[in-house]
Amino acid sequence: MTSMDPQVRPPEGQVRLESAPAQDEKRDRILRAALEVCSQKGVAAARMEEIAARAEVSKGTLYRYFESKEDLLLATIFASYVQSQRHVDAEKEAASDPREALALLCNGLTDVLMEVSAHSRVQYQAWGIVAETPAWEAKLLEFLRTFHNERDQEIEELVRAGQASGVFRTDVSPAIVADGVTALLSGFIYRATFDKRSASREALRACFDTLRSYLELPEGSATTPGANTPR
Amino acid sequence: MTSMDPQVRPPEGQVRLESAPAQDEKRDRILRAALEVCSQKGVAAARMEEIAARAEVSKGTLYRYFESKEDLLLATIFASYVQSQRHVDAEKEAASDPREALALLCNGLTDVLMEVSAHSRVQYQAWGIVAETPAWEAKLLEFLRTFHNERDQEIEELVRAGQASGVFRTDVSPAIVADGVTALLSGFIYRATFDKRSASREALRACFDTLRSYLELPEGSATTPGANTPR
Amino acid sequence: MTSMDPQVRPPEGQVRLESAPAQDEKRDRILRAALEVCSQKGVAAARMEEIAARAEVSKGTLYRYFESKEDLLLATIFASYVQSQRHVDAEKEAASDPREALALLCNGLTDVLMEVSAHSRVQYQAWGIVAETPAWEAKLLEFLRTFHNERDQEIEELVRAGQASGVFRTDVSPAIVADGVTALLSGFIYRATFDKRSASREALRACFDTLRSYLELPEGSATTPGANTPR
Amino acid sequence: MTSMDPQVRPPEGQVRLESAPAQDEKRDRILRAALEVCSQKGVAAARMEEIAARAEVSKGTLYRYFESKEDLLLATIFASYVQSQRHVDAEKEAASDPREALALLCNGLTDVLMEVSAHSRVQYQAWGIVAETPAWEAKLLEFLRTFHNERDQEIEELVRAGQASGVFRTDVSPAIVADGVTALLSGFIYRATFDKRSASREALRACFDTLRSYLELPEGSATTPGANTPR
DNA sequence: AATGAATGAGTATTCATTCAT
DNA sequence: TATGAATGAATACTCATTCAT
Repeated sequence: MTSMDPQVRPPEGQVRLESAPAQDEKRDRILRAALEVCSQKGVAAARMEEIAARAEVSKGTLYRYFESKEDLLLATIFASYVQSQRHVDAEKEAASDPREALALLCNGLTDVLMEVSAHSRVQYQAWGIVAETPAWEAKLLEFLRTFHNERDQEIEELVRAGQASGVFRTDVSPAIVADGVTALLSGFIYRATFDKRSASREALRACFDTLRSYLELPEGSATTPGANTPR
Repeated sequence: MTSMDPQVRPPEGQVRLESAPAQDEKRDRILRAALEVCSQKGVAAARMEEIAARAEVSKGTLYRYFESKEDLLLATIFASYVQSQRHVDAEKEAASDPREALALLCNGLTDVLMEVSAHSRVQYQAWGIVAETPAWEAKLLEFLRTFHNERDQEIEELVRAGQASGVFRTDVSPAIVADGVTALLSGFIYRATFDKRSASREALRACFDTLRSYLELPEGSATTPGANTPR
Repeated sequence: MTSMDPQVRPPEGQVRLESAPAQDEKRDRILRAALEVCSQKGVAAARMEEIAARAEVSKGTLYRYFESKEDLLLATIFASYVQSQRHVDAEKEAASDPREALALLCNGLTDVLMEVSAHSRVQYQAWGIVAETPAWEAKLLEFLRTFHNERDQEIEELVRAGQASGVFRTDVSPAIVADGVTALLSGFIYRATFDKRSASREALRACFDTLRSYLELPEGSATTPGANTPR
Repeated sequence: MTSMDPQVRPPEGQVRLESAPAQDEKRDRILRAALEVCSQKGVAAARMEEIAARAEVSKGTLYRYFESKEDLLLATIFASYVQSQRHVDAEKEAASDPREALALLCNGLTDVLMEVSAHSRVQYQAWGIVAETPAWEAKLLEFLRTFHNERDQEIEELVRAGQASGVFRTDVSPAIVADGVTALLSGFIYRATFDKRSASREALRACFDTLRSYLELPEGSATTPGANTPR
């Protein structure tokens, strides 16, 4: 579970004033509105006016919670990363062993692939914003490195556990395997962003097959994505 | 070898009038200028004024060669895809057998990874533009599907050949392997876009190792990326 | 009395909020500024920049009150029609009988003929704007028909009353006479637009004489335009 | 017949070079094209590009025959005045006596009223152009005064002849009557410009009736417009 | 003479941001 | 705190005019 979210929450140590929860609520409302607008119109076409309307607050209020448009947009994109990870995390944590975790990782991915694909579009557009000033670029790079490293750690753990229990027979180092798995998943998401067919159950199976063969997971493994998932 | 390039060139069969090369030359100059500006300032921050100045033509001239800013920007992004593929193609075609081709594919990728990473940024930003109108989105989707399918075909061929000659011992179907390899490469490029360390020779070796293990390429293979490449 | 003024005023029945008069005031200020600019530079040469400056508001504010330049310009022209009618109405309503009303109609016309002539120029230019889109043309045609029909009705009433009281001895139908009188006045205004001599007291007398003879008003009528008006 | 046409023809005394007729032909072609474009799109929306295309010459050629856009546009408007008078003149000259001439004047007017109305729109728009510079305004005023005075003279002659022969029993001075008739006709044309019903045969009859009653033309006069004209 | 590619001044419009209420 | 009217900097695009060919 990712705790990284520099813009989305107030500083940790801060004393909660009586009005703070209300503030948070409003802040989140704005962030949700911004994410909706960005998804639908594109980040570059997002207007403060529309975000305010969607959040049912005034334009002026936006500026009580975010310093500027870029500040709000960057926070929105960070929120997008976090949120797009939620479902995956949820499924994965339900797994009892590495093999199943892997399957569920793919499952979770696919079950929300359409949504993930919407997030991807928003996330890719981040580069369009940060390119304008080094400060924003630094902010984004910092976030992405932390966010993805955290992901990598989790997968590395998964692989290490799988190897230890003999489920994953590959002898490549967990770190390298994790990089590969991460890249593989990122790549599938990228493809699904512009090619709807790649967001299908079949594509999922191919992805899983690839991982299985890559990790030398024995053929007859019980959990196969798409087999027992409703929908 | 990619032939897809709808906006960048005039119809193939067209008789070249005396003035045609000059027109082409000017159009290309504008496109190059646009790519430079987009790389440096970001697609969203690109100004027609600056592109014109960089191309050493007037603003009005921009509109002789491109209908609108979006038209120019989309053409620029398409050109970016094509151009980012050039080096990779060049290296790969020099290969004598599938194993070497695979190595050179990685090599080629890495040798220009910094440049490729710059292209990626520009390319990801495409979503920011097309989100605004369905027509642009359709144009981009069409381009991307064609472009990537063409890439997939090439890799599928490579895998098939490798399997036929016994170099790649995996028995997974070439189509699925190709999808996996493509995803893997895309994922590495994505990572390299925000994490400079991923654009290193080490990262390259990890990528290659991953592919090698994935394709069950025997360990002692002669060509190892990073070993004999100058630089 | 003309009630037709679709763009210039808010709906009649609307409750006036505290801020409403201020809004109206600003809208009117802009309209007045636009009319000045149009009179001096011509409608086609009117610049939003200058209208804003003249109204002492920012350019952005123009767009709070009018959707576009054409919207503002059309409203300006409509306001011009209404305003150019004000003086005439005022004088005419002071009349005690049809004969005098007729004289005052001419009087009123002449007293403001210089001003009316300025209005005419602006009004004629309307065609230059509306020619560009059918929607604007329809708006103008609708306005003109309503505006002029209303004028015709008034004059028809006047003639009918004059005939009833035996002051106007012509037996031509009031509707046709009204058309004739309207045309006559329009024609004199048209002429005065490019021929300053036609905007003189002498021209007025000629116009009145024409009407008198046309309506078979007895010669020795008391009220003669130009006799008792200062200036 | 109007001889006034300062912009439309080359200086009278100029020796005709061999190529002159061809030049004239091309100049007229441009003028016709400009009139068409102005009628359809409005004077303000007329583009040199389109005029050139319609005349089937290049943009550059326009500048061999006219100094500037305004020069061409003014010439076009003057040509419009002259041309809109042609039909009226033609009919009127066929008349054998003043009464018939008057009827034919109305007839001629009505037969081309739709066309005349198109001309009116173009002509009214003239004010939009000349407002920009005093020099153009002076040019237009000069033209209009001359053109309309010439018209007035003709009508004055007509009235004088009618009075002399006893056909027109009014004893108002011919000059004043001429002013009234001119104004009346101008007014009817103005109305027909925005109100298609005014361009009907019925409207014509009303106009004629007005004139007849105004001039005290005896009721049973032979020629009545609309009675014997085909269509 | 004729062409049309190139130019660049000129302008409507948008929208982030501010601040009086 | 919240609002939204007002601001004005920023920018894509047009089109009359020129001039090399």
